[in-house]
Amino acid sequence: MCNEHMKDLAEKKEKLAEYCCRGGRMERFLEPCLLLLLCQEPSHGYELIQRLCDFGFEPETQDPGHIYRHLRRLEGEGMVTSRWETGDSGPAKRLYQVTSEGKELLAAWTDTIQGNIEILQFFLEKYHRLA
Amino acid sequence: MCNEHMKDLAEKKEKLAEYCCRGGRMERFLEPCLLLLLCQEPSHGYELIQRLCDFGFEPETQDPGHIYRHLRRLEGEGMVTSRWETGDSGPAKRLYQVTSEGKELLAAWTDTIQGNIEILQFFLEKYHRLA
DNA sequence: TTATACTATGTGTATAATTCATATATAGGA
DNA sequence: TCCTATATATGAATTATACACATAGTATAA
Repeated sequence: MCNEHMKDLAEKKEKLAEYCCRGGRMERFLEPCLLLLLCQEPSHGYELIQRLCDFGFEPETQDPGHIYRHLRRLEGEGMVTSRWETGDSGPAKRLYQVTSEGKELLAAWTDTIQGNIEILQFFLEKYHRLA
Repeated sequence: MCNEHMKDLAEKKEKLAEYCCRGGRMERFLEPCLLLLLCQEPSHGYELIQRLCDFGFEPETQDPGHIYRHLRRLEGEGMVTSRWETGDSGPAKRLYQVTSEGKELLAAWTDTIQGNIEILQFFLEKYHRLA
């Protein structure tokens, strides 16, 4: 009976997590993460997918198509540049590098992110003040 | 010349803000905000739009249609209930009230939000560690 | 009594974002 | 040869968001 109860609780929590843990400021957060990773060092899509786990994105839960399209969009907007690298083993890589405009965008993102932290903290304070 | 330069800077900043300040974890944040406001006290859509400014949403920049549809969706999912209130002056209001399921959802949201604060803080640390 | 503004709730449609499935190709090892 | 890992990409479906507009009751000032 207790096990039954525990199982119900676990299921409920999982259901709610599935319901609410998508988003809440995660989607577009991908963009500043990619920019920051590229500021650390030039990289290619497949590697960036691995490195994104630094920011709480699980590599296996991600859609490569999403990442690649994101990178091509950033390139189209002049935030990064790319070149093919065929030197070493394995298939050719499209190596991305951040531009000065991309660095400015990242700086602007940090302001936004700082502001969002404050908003979220304020939210939690409000929540904990509930009777 | 200096004014010219300042103007350029202001324009650039505005352009970047327009580019990056949308999202970055704001969209779905609307949901927990509505739930929290309804936990504070039952309310209706039009009033909620006003009260959302508590969370950094400017009332005049918001899409009423978005809010109303959000509320109807939450109702469809059993997170809130509604009833028409025609008593006092002005047109009838659809008064929303949060359910126990909605309260559980809000609690789950606060876990997510706490986690997101940590992720965002970690991001800023990483940014400031850049050479 | 008319015009105007404010309160209040919605729908229709277009665009953007996201997800899921799939295609392509190179290289290494069993 | 077949399987796996690396690597990039497209197509289609679904979902989310934005923008415009429709409807209607009430108050108030001209």
